Amino acid sequence: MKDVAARAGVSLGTVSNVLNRPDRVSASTRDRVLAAIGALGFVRNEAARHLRSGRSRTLAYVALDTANPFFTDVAKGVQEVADAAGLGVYLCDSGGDPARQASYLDLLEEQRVGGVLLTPADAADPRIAQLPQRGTPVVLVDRAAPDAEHCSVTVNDVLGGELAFTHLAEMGHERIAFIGGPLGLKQVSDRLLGARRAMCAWIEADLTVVECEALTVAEGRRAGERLAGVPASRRPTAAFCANDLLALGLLQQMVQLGLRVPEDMAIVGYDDIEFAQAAAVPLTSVSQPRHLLGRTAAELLLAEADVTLGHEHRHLVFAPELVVRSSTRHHR
Amino acid sequence: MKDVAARAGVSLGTVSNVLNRPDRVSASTRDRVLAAIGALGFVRNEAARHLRSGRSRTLAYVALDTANPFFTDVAKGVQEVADAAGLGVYLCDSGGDPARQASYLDLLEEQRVGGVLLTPADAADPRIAQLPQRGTPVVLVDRAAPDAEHCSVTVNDVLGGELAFTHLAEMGHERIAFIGGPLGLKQVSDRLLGARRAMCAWIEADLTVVECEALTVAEGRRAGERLAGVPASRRPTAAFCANDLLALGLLQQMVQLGLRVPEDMAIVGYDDIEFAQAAAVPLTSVSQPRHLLGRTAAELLLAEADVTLGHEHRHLVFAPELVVRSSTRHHR
DNA sequence: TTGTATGCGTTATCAA
DNA sequence: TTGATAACGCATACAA
Repeated sequence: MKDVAARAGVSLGTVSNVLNRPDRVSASTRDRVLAAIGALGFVRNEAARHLRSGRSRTLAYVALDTANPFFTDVAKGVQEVADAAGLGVYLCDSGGDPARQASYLDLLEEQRVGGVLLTPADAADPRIAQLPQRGTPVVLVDRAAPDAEHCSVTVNDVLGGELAFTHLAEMGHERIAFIGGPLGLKQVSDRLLGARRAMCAWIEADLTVVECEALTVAEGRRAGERLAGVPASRRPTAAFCANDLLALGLLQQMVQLGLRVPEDMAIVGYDDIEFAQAAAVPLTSVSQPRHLLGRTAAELLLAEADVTLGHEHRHLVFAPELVVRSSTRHHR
Repeated sequence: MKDVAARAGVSLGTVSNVLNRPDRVSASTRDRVLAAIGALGFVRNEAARHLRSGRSRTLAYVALDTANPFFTDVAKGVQEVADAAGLGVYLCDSGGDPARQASYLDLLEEQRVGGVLLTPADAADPRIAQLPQRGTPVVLVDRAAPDAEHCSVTVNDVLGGELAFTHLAEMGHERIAFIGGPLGLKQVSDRLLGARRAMCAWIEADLTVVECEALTVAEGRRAGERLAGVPASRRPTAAFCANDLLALGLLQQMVQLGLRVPEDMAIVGYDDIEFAQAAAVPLTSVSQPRHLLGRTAAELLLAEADVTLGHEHRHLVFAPELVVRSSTRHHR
């Protein structure tokens, strides 16, 4: 800025004014300063601006796993809102590792980012409570805040389970399998709970739980083997999978064993990832408003960062939607 | 730091020494300072450190599309190297949009990041040349540097095309289709070129080009329709797709039309994304060393950032590998 | 409308 | 081994 001022024949303060309050500067000097900036290739130093102003122009989203399309879609929603507010976004990937989550949170606090969006790998990390206490607001994404210390945005998994089960029951299925696990995951148990609730309305329908060790394609295949081993007369005619990876694995196994989808086995997945519709038999799936989740989380964060005092934490819950495709059509 | 100094009964400089050169401080005062830091919950201000030291402790990777697993895998490699060097990584997503790429590059230059890794959405953006000139090193990822202004890391797509074609020819296929496009993309044309080169060694083998408008699942389906329309006696018995999305779309269409894979149509994809092996018929695919690509790019960047002067730009090319799965087994 | 001066939180140099 | 002090580049209050 000193060089710019010298070249334009003005003082340092005037250059600053051109940058921050151009209306306070006469047109002619403004043009001269702008010309000098262009000629010298001057670029503002954000570290200095931040230090002086005390405000950071960046947010961060610490995602659970960027390899999962769910989180990159959430991230896109976050970016949109941040862009509109003229803020940058750090996208960090904890990869499900508590240690990496911890080191990112430390790093971000040192950076004094304007706020942190977090889908925790370790919800018990004391940093999650400390950050807001020390002035960095935190919004939890896809994870409810048990302590009301933060805002949070989540999707109603119980409702998702209800939607999936009801759809299968309406298609005439009576022997239905729930494939998912570990049941310790709230997301999984809520989806199962929803399915069970929906079952109350369908006296003839029955639900068998096939528990898995993880929400992976490989586990989906294993579940498929187990189901295929059951005699056709007793085998479930439909499966509700706790996520799309399981559903894809199940579908793959069915195809390989020569069972038809949906004729021998209808399948509903969860998450509606891009590849759900790219499957050999396009997959019916429960879709979550990922983009909106990200947008809303970012908006809550900005709201909290704006208000110095008296912020009311909010906990927003969104509704999922069922997307029907070939993997459940044509029963009866 | 002032508060910490006061509470520990030492001067500001001593606190700084405890933080940066603990050996210069006696054990007793060091303990006192550390205790004060803990009690006060003091966290270093990175903006001030950066301003004073002139060095940023962060890198950035501006990816073309974080929804594409290819780039998130590259990003993981980058993160590893950065972590090991005690650096943070900004992961930015241009989403293929030149305007977003531009605004990220501007933002990152203002932040004075230590360096930028870039898979360009717009390789012609003048910023790409400007950044290094102004002191921010840039390494191109998955894109060669035409001007030798930057380091770059790429994968040999011609070789990948050769591998794919040779494999199909070795399996006994003589009528082979190349599915890909637009041919204006260097990645696509190189893969086709490789296939053509390999063809020279197989006199009986023939290559038909089916051009697509984009590398998407939908285009793969369309290509499948076109191929299925050809009488079986003249129809290609194998297809080499320019990426896995096309291959997945093709596979989906084949299954829906009742054609068998690989018996009626063998399929080779490209990229070996996670879902390649999750497909109904697990997909043979050309795998790129994504992780290594990211690691190497980050190492080149660190090397360039370290040396003040006399840096020699390097252009590394990696070799892809063929991963054989069910979609090409059992011919003849 | 423009210029001057001060301080943001650190690090590093020098003196004690 | 420790303390005082000057920058780092910018934004702003205030003076001109």
